[in-house]
Amino acid sequence: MGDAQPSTELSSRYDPAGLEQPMYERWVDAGLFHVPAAGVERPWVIVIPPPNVTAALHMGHGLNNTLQDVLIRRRRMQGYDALWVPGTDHAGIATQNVVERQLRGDGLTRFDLGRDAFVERVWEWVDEYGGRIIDQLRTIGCSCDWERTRFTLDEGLSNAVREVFVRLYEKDLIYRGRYIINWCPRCRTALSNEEAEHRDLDGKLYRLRYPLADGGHVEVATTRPETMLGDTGLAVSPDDARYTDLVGREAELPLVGRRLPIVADEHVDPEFGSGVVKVTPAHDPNDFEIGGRHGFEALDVMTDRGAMNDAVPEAYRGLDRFEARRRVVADLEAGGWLVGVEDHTHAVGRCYRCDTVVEPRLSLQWFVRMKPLAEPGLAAYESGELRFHPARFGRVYRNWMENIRDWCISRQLWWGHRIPVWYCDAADCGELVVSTEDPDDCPACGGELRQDEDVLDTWFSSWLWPFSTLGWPEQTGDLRSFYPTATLVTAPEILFFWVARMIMAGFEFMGELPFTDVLLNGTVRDHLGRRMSKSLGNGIDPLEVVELYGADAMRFTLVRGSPLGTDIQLDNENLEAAFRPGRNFANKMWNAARFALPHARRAGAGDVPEPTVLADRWIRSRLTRVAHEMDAAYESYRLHEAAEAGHSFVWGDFCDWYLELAKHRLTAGGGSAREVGRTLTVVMRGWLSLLHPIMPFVTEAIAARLPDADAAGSLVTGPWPDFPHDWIDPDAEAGIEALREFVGAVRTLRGEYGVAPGTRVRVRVAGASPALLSALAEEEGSIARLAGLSGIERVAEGAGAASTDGAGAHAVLRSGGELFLPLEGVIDLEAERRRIRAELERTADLLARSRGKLGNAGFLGNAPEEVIAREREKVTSLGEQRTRLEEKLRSLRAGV
RNA sequence: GGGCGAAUAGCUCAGCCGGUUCAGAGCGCCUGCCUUACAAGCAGGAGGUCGGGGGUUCGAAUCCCUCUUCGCCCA
Repeated sequence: MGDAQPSTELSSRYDPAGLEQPMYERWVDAGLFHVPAAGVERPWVIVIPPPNVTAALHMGHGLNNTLQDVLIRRRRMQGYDALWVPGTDHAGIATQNVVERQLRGDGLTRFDLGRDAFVERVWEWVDEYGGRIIDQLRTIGCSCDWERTRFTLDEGLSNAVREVFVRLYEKDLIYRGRYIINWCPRCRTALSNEEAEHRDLDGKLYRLRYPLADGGHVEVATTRPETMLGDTGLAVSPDDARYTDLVGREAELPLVGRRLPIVADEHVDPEFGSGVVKVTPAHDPNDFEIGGRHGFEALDVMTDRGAMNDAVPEAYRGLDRFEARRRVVADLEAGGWLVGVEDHTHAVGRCYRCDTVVEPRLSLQWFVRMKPLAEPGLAAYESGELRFHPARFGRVYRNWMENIRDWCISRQLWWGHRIPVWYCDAADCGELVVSTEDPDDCPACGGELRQDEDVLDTWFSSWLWPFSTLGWPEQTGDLRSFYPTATLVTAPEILFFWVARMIMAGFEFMGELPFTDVLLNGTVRDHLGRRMSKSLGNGIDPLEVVELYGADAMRFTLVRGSPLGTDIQLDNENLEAAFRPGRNFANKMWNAARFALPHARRAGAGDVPEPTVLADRWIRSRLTRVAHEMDAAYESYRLHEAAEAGHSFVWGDFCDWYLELAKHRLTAGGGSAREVGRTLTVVMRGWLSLLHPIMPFVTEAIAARLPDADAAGSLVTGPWPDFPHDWIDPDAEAGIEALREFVGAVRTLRGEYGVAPGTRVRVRVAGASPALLSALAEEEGSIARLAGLSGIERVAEGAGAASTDGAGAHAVLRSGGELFLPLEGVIDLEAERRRIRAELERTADLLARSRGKLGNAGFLGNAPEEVIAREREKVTSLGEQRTRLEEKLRSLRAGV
């Protein structure tokens, strides 16, 4: 199941473009991502956050779906029935806008076509261009079960919507009412509170003077003077001593002449403006409530396009609301009613689809009563059953759920689920039918029925996604096998829109949470930290990245660069720089494999005997540790740590040290080379598996060429590595650690004294630790090669100082012992003294710090035993190092 | 106005339920290398009083308070 010709050698150049897509096709053809509902024992399910049908893949999708794929691939490898349900969302407003724009090109509006023809037209568009994004997900390697691809307007999901509407209506959790909603005058539809985005705007605060009917006047302040045409009252705070005598009197509305009763209302903030507020019940939610409490008329003064209607004086009729504002202000000023204008910053709501300033508007709409639905969702969070990652989003969720408001679900659009409500128009009947099935005629009077013209908010279908995609309301096998899902991965901006509502729907219709864990991924930003957007043109096209550097490179870069909930910055002007980490890592793996595979294959696939060689024991031990580390990181959703740990192991341990140490044994051939080959197979299969969820393609390509490939099959289906704990070998780790320190020390000295790379030098070691001695015994050849040595001379402890005196470079090892590089003629004694003095100073500082701690009764009394023990060891080791350095310095002073 | 968060190396960020020779990674930078997998590489190196101040503690990048600056969400 690897790539096309798994038995051949890897090409000398890492070429992801040639290998990824064919491999993906083979995975799909083999059905590796498909999970049949029958016989499911260990389900682990993710539902995709359905992208808009109109969407094209951008980096935000790239990140979000990569994370989901990492999670699902690991579970699949672990042997779960790992199902990832893909699909798209019909996106009412967005999709309708796209097609309307297209019509406009032909000089048409949707009204020219009529409803049925228009909807037909949208379907044509969707069939032709919609859902492109789903195919694009294949390019980045997403292992969705494509046989289960869903669309929110599919028949089954549409049935679910109707079923839900009817059930909630029957429970009195859906109602129809006339309230202030957010109205988009461009889209000409109601929006939910969540769909109106508030942004601060530099506006003006107009202070107006209204005459009192019985003489005098009052001052009111407003940011939207045009709404004064709809004023039907004034209000003051009941606690405001300044205005107690106003209550019960009347003002006269300038420009209109209407009488405005003045009332006292709790809601009025005496600190704002003059403390007197004008009340426009039809155009402000607070005013609506105040007006309701005092019986003020709610006078709608605008049309659905945001122009002034016939309820206002003739001079303003037909004016757009912003033009009306200018005219009203001018007329007020002319009439002496304008007291002043100040700069004033205030938040203005805008349509989240077209950015038009939203008009709060009184209108008859359908709503969902949210409070009862929110309760179980809130309780599930409080009890810990529902978890957010990172956890802070739980507090955001709680805050919203506790202050939840009813949800306006009707939309004055044509594209979407039509509201399943029918009205009887027969005189004196007034019957209203709410039904999952289309009724024929009025059950009360037999008269003709008329279906509600409106459609439902898109989110009214997507909140059902975790179970509607599995067949609900039918009791399907899928539903039984796969609900509830496990983890949801999405972006924080739809926490309320979607996540919270799915939780409510899960409890209400399935009786339990739709998922237990919610991961919120960060936002992808450009090199200036700006959100990537179409309008800024600063986006990065994932497909371009895949083409240039491969899906693996993109995935690794995203996973590694983006801890949960943290935004990631990518350089959109230099793609190579942005995706270098991933590309370089994939290339590194490729080349390591190119070197290692022939040796592994030569050794064959047989049983692996217990390793006897230090390096083999060490790499197995390190692999075991990193496997535990990565597994724990994956398990707790710290995917960036898993990526980092894998990267650091493969590059820093396996390539830099194990392969280098293996080289001399491989050239020697024979049994030792065979042991290396077998170890290579085990270790590579290990890290290839561990990294496969993040970089599925390159790992699979390499694994397919391991000598045990036929038996092991595809990495896609596992198994997930689980190494025995006794592979951890502290002695071997200490040995290689000492070896690395030794080689490093020699290299540093060579560097500092400018020893030419080709020049081989002798080194003398005194007082070597047991760990170093064993490493020297086993790996002398490799050490000499890695450090550029012509020979290593071992000197007994006692002879230490004296035997390493003289013109040369010195280093004291942390692992114990010291080394001496005779550099007759090269060495600068003064420089060497300076170096050692600096080292001595550093050592002495550390020693003083540790001694200080141990001399502190508070430390000894409070610190854990192991911390104290570690401090004691440090004192011993640092003391020895210091002594050696001092002796060294003394001998250098003594002169040579 | 309410809520949530961030500030650590030139850049992007880890670390932060206190204690590993704790100050790290990648990129960038400097020096030297085409060393028989990889120049998309190898070896070495420079660079930060962990935003300011205060506190808790035997011990603070990590916990608390405060200030400054910058984000996001909700009204």
